[in-house]
Amino acid sequence: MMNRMAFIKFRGNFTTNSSFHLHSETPFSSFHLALHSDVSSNRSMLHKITNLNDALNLFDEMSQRCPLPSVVHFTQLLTAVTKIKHFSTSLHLFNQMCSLGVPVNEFSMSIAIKCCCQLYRTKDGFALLGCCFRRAIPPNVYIYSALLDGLVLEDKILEAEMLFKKLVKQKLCEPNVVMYNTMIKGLCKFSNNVTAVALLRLMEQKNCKPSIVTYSTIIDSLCKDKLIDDAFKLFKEMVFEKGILPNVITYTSLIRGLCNLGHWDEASKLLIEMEDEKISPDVQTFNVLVDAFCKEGKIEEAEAVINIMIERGEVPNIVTYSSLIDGYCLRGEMIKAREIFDSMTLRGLVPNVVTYSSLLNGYCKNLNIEKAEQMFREMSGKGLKPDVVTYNTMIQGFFQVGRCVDAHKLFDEMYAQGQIPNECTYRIVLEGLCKNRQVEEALSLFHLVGDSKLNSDIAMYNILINGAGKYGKVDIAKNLFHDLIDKGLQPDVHTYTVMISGFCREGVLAEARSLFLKMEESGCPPNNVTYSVFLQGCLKNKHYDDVEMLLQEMDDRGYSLDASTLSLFIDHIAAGLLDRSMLKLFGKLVPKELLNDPSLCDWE
DNA sequence: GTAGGGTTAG
Repeated sequence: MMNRMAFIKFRGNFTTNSSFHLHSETPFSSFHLALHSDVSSNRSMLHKITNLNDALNLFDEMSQRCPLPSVVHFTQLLTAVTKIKHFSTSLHLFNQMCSLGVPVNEFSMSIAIKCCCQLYRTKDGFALLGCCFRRAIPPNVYIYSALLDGLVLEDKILEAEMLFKKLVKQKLCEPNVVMYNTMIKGLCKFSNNVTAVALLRLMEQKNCKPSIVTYSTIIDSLCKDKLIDDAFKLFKEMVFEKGILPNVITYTSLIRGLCNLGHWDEASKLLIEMEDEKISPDVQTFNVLVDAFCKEGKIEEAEAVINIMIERGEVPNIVTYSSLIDGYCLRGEMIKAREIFDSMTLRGLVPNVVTYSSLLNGYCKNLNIEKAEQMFREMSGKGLKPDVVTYNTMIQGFFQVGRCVDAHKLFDEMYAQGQIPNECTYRIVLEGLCKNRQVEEALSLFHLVGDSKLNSDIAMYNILINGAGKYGKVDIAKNLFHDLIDKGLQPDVHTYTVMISGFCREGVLAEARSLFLKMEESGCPPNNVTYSVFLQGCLKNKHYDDVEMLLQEMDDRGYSLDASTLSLFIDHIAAGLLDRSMLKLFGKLVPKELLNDPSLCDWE
């Protein structure tokens, strides 16, 4: 049985908040070479450091010793503080060390740089790199890797690539496996799997052996992009060609990939395989299963997994319960969802922004906006700052119940609170305005924002065209359609479908028909939704010429009729408007589930 | 007797 690493919880509120500065005047004394006599006790204390106070007390005690402990000991302390992720404290202590006159070397420097970078202050990290040069501390691969990691963390992938290439070209340092892994992680973050694999090949070429981390990073990324076959190809290469044994992380990524694709059997096979290999699933592995079951609405299975997990000595965490809350919300069982939420506190788990937003989302989706507002206030009361997702959820909730003014207010508040609206926000607002018959408002917002990314997103056009078409503003829809073509955007199957839907609603079947025919030649063939929309348009407008041909085409393409189109057909046949000979075609076009639908049984 | 890398939730 493998020993589980204890997860250390960080709940301290301690932040130094002081911006970093290295006093260039600080004399770096070289007179502290003497090791303190009590080295071993110092080391044993360091092992025990799991909270900030211990670290700060030790630092205090160390800085009062005479002579001062060596830079090695101070570095050990910095490492301990950094390991518990108190980066700003670690940085503060580094500053103190400098003030005390402890000489800085590449070890302490790399920690300080790492801390800057992890605090999203990579710029300060580079400032410290400048200090390295001035202090004649030669930057090494540790320092450059920390900086590269910072750029990746801040999504500055181009700068990361530039730095990496510069280091290689100018031979500033020889990348090692960690540095390659960091660069690969960055590429994977942007789904650039092809380049990531290319870099893996380059490592091999340069005799830098890829590690389990290298393979796991790329495998995980492939899984996230649903490229499960490629992921397994790489997995097999790792195991059979490189002789690298997979670990719990590798297996968890693959299991998640399989679950997300609904390949349950294969996921369970892999779970058995890892057990055979004596690798125990951990909390995260179990959470993947819980989450996958919950997303499918299979709460009973999810709860069974949680029970197994508890039997195995794993403790469900905030992620486990958040998934469960989502599952209950999805099924509309809000009382159960709330119960789970409350039980978390009893288990000593503190709900965070994600947990609150989950429940809030559940209330919104189940149209209990008052309860959602209550959650929104409650979280602020608990000192949790609503983030973009929370605001998006709440705004969508307001629009859903027609409270446009409140949605608008919240949109403004979001700005005021420093939460920058994202693409999702705009989608929600445009859709919300359209659904509440404020197409012109949506349109003016769309033009007002003037965000080039937003304004050249076909999905945004689809929302507006759909909104315009639905409420009898076909002219606006037509203008938008021309507008996007002029911009060089490619209409997709949704664009065509919403346009056709708009034309049908207006009764301009000729225009609908010509657009429908244009789809095929534009290399964007209609899907079954397009067929349904157009067929319904034909029926409602008593335009029966194309109907049989359309049904035949659907059959040829292997599409089937949805319930609403089918029932419209039945009405038309019952009213004697359509030839009964078409019934034959339905036999092929109606999915089996619908044939068993009692409401549709009286059509013969 | 000092520093770095990979997996979870809305």
